[in-house]
Order: sequence, then C-alpha cells, then structure tokens
Amino acid sequence: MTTLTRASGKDDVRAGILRASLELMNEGGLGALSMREVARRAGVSHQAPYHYFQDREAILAELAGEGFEQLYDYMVSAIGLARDRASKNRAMGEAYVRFALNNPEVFRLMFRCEMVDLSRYPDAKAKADRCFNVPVEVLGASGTSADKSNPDLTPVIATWSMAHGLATLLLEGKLGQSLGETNDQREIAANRVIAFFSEHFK
Amino acid sequence: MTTLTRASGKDDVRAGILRASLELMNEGGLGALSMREVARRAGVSHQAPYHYFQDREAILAELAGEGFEQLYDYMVSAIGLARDRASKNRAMGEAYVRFALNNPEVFRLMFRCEMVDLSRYPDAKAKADRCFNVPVEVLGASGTSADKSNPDLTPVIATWSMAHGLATLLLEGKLGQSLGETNDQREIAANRVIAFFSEHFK
DNA sequence: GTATTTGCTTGACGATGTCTAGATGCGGCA
DNA sequence: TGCCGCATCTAGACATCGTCAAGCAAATAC
Repeated sequence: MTTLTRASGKDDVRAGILRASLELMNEGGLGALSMREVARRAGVSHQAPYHYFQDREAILAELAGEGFEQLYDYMVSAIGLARDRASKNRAMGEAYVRFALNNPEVFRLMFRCEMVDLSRYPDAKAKADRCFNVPVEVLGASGTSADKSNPDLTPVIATWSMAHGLATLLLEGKLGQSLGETNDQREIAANRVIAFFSEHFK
Repeated sequence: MTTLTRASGKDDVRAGILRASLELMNEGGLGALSMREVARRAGVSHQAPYHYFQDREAILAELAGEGFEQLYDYMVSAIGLARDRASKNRAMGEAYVRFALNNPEVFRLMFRCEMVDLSRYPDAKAKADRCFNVPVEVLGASGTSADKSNPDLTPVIATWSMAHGLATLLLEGKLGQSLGETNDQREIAANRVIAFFSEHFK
C-alpha cells in the first residue's frame, strides 16, 4: 500500500511539478513560475523539485522541449493536409502562428535564450532542431543553389522569419488593433499576411 | 547658484541611474538589472532611485523609450540615403536588424510586453508609435486598398514581421551557424535575406 | 526664523533560488 | 531478523531582490 503509493508517488511528484509549472506559467506568465510556488502547488516542500530537476532552468528546458514537440506536431499535421509545395509552405506558417497564439508563454520560453540555454539540454535541443528542419524540408527543393550539401537557406530563413516575427509581434501586442482583439480575429488576419507573403513566392 | 548646482546635481543622480541601468543591462542582460545593483553602481542608497522612478518598470520604460528613439533614427537615416521606394524598403529592414544586433538587450526590452507595459508610459508609447509609422509611410503608397482612411496594412505587416523575426531569431541564436558567428557576418547574411525578400515585392 | 519641501539614507518585510543538513522509509544482503 | 545504503523528501539558513515606512539634513518658502 505504502509502497504503491510511494512508487507511483515518484512519477506523480515529478509530473505534478511539471503540471504545476505549466499552470503557473500559463496563468501568470513566465515571471510567475517560481520554484517555491511550483512546490507549493504540487503539494511538496520547497526543496522537493530539486530532486527531479537540477535547477529552475532544467524545468524550463523540459517545458520548452515539450513546446517544440507540440510545434512540430502543429506544423507537420498542417503540412500533411496540403497538396502542393506552395500550400504546404502557407500551412506551415499558419500553424506556426496558431501555435504561438495558443501557447503564448511556452512560445516565449522556447525562443528566449537567456531562459533556457539549449546547448546545455541536448534533449530539448534535439526537439528544437527537428522543428527547425521542417521548413528546410518543405522549402528545400526551392533552393537556387545546385550544391545539395550546402543549399542556400535564404528562402527558408525569410519564410521562417516572417512567421516568427508575425507571431512575436502579435504576442507582444505590438500590432495593436490593426489585427483585431480576439485570438480568432488575429489568427485570421495573420493568415492574410501569410497568404500575402506566400503569394509572392509562388 | 545653489539652485543651479542642486538642479544639475539632481540631474546627475537621475542620469547616473539611467547610465548604470543601461550598463548593467548591456553587461549581464535584462536579468542583471536590479534596482539595488543600479543604486550601488550609481553610488547612492538602494532607495534613491525611487525618488526619480516609481518602480523598476519606470526605468525600463525610459530605456525602452530611448531605444525606440534610436531605432527611429536608424531607420530614418537609412531611408534618407535610398532613392526609390524599393531601396527605401530594403534599407529600412537592414537598419532594423542592424539596430537589434547593435543593441540586443534594449531591443529585447522594447519588445517584451511583460517588461514594460507601454500603455502605462505614454511618452515611451509615443516614441514606439512614431517608429511603427515609418514602415507605414514608406510602404503606404503600395497599399492595394483605395480607401485612404483605412488602408490595407498587410504588406506593411509582412515586411515588418520579416525584419522583426529575422532580428529576433538572430538575437536568440536560433539560426545557429547558418548565418555566421560574428555580428558582421550575421549582418551581411541578414541583408541577403532582406534583399531576397525585397526582390519579390518590386 | 520657523515651517515645509526636496533629496536621500537607513531599516524592515516578505519573497525568491539554492546550499546544507537532517529525517523517513524502502530494497538488498548478512 | 537486523543492518546498511540509497532514494525521497523536509526543514532551516543565507544572500539577494523589490519596495514600503520612517527619518534626517539641507534648501526653499513665507
């Protein structure tokens, strides 16, 4: 009885810490994610999280890794529904922005190098790299360079930058009312921008 | 006389606090900017800054405001050197990225809404808005909408997003080695991306 | 010449991340 | 069965942080 509780309790505690972290982040932003509050919410002492994670950054790295996995899923499943390369490209950008709008705090976390130094967390880094390869594969054939081993990434970076900048500006409220108030309105407007962009790259 | 000394002394402390804040930020990132360390470096007690700024955010707002002024200057002077609309557009994007690479921490600060809520700082907000109007004016004539009072901002947002995304991804190291190691290399590569983008909008 | 304001200091409070040092209970081994 | 070691977790302490409150000296106002 106690054994069972304890054994399953281990995973419970670790999972509970992660769940509490995600909750806190989504409720009050990245700044609200404190070790002690996480522990409090997970119902353990303020030091218990240090048994499962080396420090605060290790928790963030795990959350960021999960974020990259989700972003990958968003993009891949959107691409799967598209037929030609142009629509794949567009669907990818739309999925990118949609993910950002649906998971603003995780998105911020994923793209702030001072929050998580990915080079210190190979697992999360691998998940990130897998993400970054999606546009390369979708757009790869469009590279103007004949050298396959060293393709010209310019179009890939331009596309990715557009989607990333749009997502970021939306998230940080820098586009004001130009793109609407609700998430739905903004997503539609964002898709218009992406469509405009894609139009010019056919 | 005394009045004059006092007045300049007052400004000294205020200016010293701002200078120390900027230094700290540039040395150790946004996280290194603490009220107490700022005060220490400015040679005053830990409470002195509260005479000039309501709280930490007020200092950040002032720094962000200065950042927007600089970004405006970067863009406007770059545009001034260009002749036609296409080169203006390109010069603007290049200036945007150059500013970000030259002032990474201020750039981060400027575009993180949880750091500075611009709606609470009208001065900084005005400086930001003036910045955001630059692309509108440069690209304004290209709007497809005939309605001048409500022009179609899609091309403006696409252009801005591209530059912003590129700057952000570069700053956060998400483009890895694809664009070189040094700031100079990255700036050149970034300009290539911007050129590619502009090419398609002629 | 006293009262008020300005500019700054000192001290305190609660909160945080993390180090160190226990406590508690389990599995393996004698 | 009894002991050891390890995993899991708690509790306490420390330095640091942002900021509130109170005080003090000098300049200014009346």
